[in-house]
Amino acid sequence: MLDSKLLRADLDTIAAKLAGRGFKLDTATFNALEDERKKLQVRTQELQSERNTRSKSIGQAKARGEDIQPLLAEVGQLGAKLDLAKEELSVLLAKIDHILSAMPNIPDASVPSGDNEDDNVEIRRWGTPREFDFDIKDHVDLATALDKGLDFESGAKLSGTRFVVIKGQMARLNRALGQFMLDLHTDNHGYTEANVPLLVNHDSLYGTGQLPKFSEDLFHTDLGSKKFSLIPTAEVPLTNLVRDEIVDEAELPIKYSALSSCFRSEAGSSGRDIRGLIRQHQFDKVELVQLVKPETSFAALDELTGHAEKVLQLLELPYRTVILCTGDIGFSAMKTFDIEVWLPAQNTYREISSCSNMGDFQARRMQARYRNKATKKTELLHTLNGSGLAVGRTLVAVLENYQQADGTILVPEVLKPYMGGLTQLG
RNA sequence: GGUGAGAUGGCUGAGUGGUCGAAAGCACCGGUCUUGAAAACCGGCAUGGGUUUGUAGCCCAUCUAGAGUUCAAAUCUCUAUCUCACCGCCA
Repeated sequence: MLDSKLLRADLDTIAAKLAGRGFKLDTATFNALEDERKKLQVRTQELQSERNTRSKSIGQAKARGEDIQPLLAEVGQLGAKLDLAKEELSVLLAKIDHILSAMPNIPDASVPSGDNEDDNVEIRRWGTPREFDFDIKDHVDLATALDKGLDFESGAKLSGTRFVVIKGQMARLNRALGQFMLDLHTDNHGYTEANVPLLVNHDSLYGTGQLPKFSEDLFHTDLGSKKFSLIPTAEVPLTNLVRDEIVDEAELPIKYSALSSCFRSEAGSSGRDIRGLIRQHQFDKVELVQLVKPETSFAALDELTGHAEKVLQLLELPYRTVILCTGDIGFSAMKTFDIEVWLPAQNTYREISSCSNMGDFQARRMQARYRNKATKKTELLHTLNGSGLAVGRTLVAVLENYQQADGTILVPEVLKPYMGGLTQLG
């Protein structure tokens, strides 16, 4: 959510910035609604004020033992007018709020402008893709050959398309990856481990920006009065930990990490990435979340991105980091770095992490604040998150990059402590 | 699932339908005192919004949330949510 005060003050500038990321803001409509709001709100508050004053004088008259009947008659009509004005105002405010809550964040000035992912800018590369002297296989063929370690048929039988059963050594490797990542972030990067609910309420989803606009990307449950949704990322529960909180400045930055399953309906991507583990309805991910003071958030983004990259460095998987352009950046983000891992079978880099600074966008929705010691005021936090990393896609990367001519897979050095003596799959 | 008790500011905790945005204490901030600190004493201290050049003033809202009764609701009624206790069920 953008700052409505800022919107009123500088609508055209903001509209121009949002246009750069492909969002059209109808400024004429917005201005008209805003003018009406101002009039209505002032009038409503005046009526309210008058009624309060009169009610108070009735109380005083009664205390003095005077006859209050004439006073009651006077206030009667006032109440009706007030109710009407309140009703009108709430309808109007709901309308404005609807527009506001569907508006994306403003990209930071350092974000390159562009229309889509083709305009993203590579900012660094790490590692050198390995040369293979044999015909390489993709992760599906590799895993299938290894005792059907990735069992897509069973996934389809149990649940449907985009579900998988991971078995045997492959399951062990998957678990090792998650454990390794979580240990790295908690032991070395200063994050507090959290085990979070996978089902969350709508308030939480609104807080991080999934609702109301992206409802169709989620899986929803509906048990009578209880409405939950499966989390699309642990960013939702982790970030919402500070919803409606005023935290002490001394506690900042707050850093959380969680290994969780994530659930996405992939509503808009039928036909895309159908093969393999790349795009599933359910996958594991280690998430990094930071809650920081506003002036430190961009430095925190660099730090957090570094934490995610460290995972790939330790796994010795080549990657590159790109900065998303204005046309490709996510709804709630001011600035985003994507980390893309090298996948030999696709002969390309594929997204494995997305690290974003949301500024105060989510914090405003959540009313997540801290007390500024210098100004003594409460101020909105800045929130950041990033994958550190998506476990399924990392599994793909390990399989494809560590494959041998005979179809076996070498276990990366850093994972060996987690593999119970196994140094090679197959 | 059943029964009962609750939900008040950063925290604890008062609050007969009418100057209650809310006592008191703690925490916090400032001051006096002190070589310094503590203690003591004095003072300050909620949030969101509107109006406005204004971090001034004035106004509105907020005592879990939503409806309702009333001229007037923290206070009365209903519903929901959550918390606690006991019973039942359960990994």
